[in-house]
Amino acid sequence: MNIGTVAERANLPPKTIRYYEDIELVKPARLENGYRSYTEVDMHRLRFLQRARSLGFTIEECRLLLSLYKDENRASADVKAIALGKIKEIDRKIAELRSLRATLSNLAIHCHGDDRPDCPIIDELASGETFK
Amino acid sequence: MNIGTVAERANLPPKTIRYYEDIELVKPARLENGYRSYTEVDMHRLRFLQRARSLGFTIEECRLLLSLYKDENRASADVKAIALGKIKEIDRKIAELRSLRATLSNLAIHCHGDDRPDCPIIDELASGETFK
DNA sequence: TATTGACCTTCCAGCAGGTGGAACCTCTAT
DNA sequence: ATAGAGGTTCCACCTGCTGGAAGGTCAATA
Repeated sequence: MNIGTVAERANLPPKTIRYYEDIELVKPARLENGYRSYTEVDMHRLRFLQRARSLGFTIEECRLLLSLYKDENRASADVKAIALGKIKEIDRKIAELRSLRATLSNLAIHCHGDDRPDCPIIDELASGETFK
Repeated sequence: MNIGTVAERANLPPKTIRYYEDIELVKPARLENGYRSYTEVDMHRLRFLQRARSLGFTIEECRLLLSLYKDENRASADVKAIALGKIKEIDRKIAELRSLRATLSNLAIHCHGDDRPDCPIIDELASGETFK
């Protein structure tokens, strides 16, 4: 398969696939004309990467997952630990965003939002004190 | 004030403050010895930046907010609109993270997590089918 | 057969928003 | 005098791609 075909099937831009080759995540063969040639196994890895990336795993985590993937003797516990770690991370991010949201909406509520120059949002950003 | 002092007072690393100068957000004077010299006004801007960045505003948004800040004739509506836009953005991010979290925890639940090589997480990443 | 257009190749640069390090200068206290 | 804590510049690197230029290749059509 050429890169365009796998790109479509894996739902990844060709540029990204070339980049994944650059960082040695996928190693396609080459045809006589220099074109990359992908097998079904490569295809699998790319789809795996696409899924894992879209689930928020970093490239390095993907590398690890791929090595567990190809290791027939991996313990499922190892994989589960990675997934659970990721969930914790997501929880932290959500909490952070919520507190951020709370602060901002507090600011917005206190801002009359008309054409007067007086603006509590600006005032607060300048003073560093949060509305209660 | 030297950079170290403002760094501490604004709660920003000196490196970041120099970077902000590079991108022309803050323009400190220079002493004879070449050291950067910050006024209280610079200090204010840096604190403003620190707050706004930690609230998730991009550098360009900060630039905009700073220009509204120094514009005594700004309309508070303009600032409010920026804040409300940011809140929407945060809501989108939270929703995305939640769906991501749901998928991952679904995967983790189905994984027995012992030392057997069989692992539904890996299987799912490979197949692209989500557990229900 | 010539040519068009889609596809492929490489390489280089850039995005955000900094961070790390090297090599050097300057100030202050002992 | 010297050590150590600050300051300076510059350049490279981080993540995860993405855009573009300059060119080679392939399949179909006029």
